Amino acid sequence: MFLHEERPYCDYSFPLNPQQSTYSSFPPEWKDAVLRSQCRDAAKVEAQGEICAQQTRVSLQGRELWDTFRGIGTEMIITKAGRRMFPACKVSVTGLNPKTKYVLMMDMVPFDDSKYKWNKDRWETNGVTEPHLPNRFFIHPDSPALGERWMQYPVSFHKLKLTNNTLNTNGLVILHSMHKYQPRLHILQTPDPCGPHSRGYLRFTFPEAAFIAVTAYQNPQITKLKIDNNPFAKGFRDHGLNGKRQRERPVQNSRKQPAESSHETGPRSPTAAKAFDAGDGADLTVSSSEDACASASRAEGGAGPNPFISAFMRRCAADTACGVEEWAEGIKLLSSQDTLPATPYAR
DNA sequence: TCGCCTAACACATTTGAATAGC
DNA sequence: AGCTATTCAAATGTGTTAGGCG
Repeated sequence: MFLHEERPYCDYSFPLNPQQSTYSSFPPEWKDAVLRSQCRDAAKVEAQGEICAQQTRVSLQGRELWDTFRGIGTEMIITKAGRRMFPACKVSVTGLNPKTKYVLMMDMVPFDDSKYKWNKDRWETNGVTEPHLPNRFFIHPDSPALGERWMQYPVSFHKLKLTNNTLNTNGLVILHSMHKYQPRLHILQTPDPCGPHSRGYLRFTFPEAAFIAVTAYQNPQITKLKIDNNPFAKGFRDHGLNGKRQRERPVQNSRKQPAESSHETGPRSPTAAKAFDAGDGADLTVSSSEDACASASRAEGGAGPNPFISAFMRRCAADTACGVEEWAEGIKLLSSQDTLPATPYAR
């Protein structure tokens, strides 16, 4: 069960004018990424449709935990079989038409042009990024659903999985290891046969949720933070001595020694704990942090610059008889294909 | 030798079916 | 008969670790 946070939203008030700067309120280090995203997204603007007729607002939940991770340098494990994100992306949406159906999707976009490497105790750039892989969208399993449903509770993308397996056909989001990414939310209005201009499309990126994809954690502080906050990793708390192997072999000389630093940063942060506890199924309120300012960038309204989405929406536009269910099914089929068109921002 | 990746592992949580009680 | 609560096993999600690979 999800509950709305009681704290004020970190509103991203998305102006209808797509050219208006939206990154001015971001921390300076995000500005480049947001600007690049907007440049990429500025490929074209088509009919914005009903979805833009209102002030659609999106806010990332669990900000304090995200901020804690970001302060250290968020890392996300990617595996061949797919690994969930922690923290998971969870957003509150307002300003949708309650009686209109929408599809919510999420994908990952490159944060910058760099490849990274872990050098002793910090991340350093390590050459230029590899070509971005074709977009894989994670379609929220509740899609399509009425706007009132999306606005009723925060929308969690906790089932989104990341992989480095480019051959996977299971709808996982494919990433390159040692590259930095940021989540991007897509809100697509489902077609309304009665309104030819009612197919809206909005995108929101979340620079504060940027992370480096890794196959093994590099920063022990991140490992500790994950262990302290992820219930599935509870077995590694208490200096990791819960594990059988650790009990049997207490001394390990490895770069991965999260237990050693388990007390260096003190007990579980109350704010981080609170943020986590407010996660899935917990009825707690996350208090607002002082710097919890706007962080998501709004991409332009209108049809997506991503050719996949553009082509799909054109197809729907041409086929007014396309029902909502067929439309959503089409998205799912397309997103599961191996060979999607290259994105306009592929490098 | 180094950096990165993979698979197996132990442990904890989540999920869902089966059962009991009202 | 239908609903709710409880129990329990299976499935799933974690980080750890050793070893492979280029």
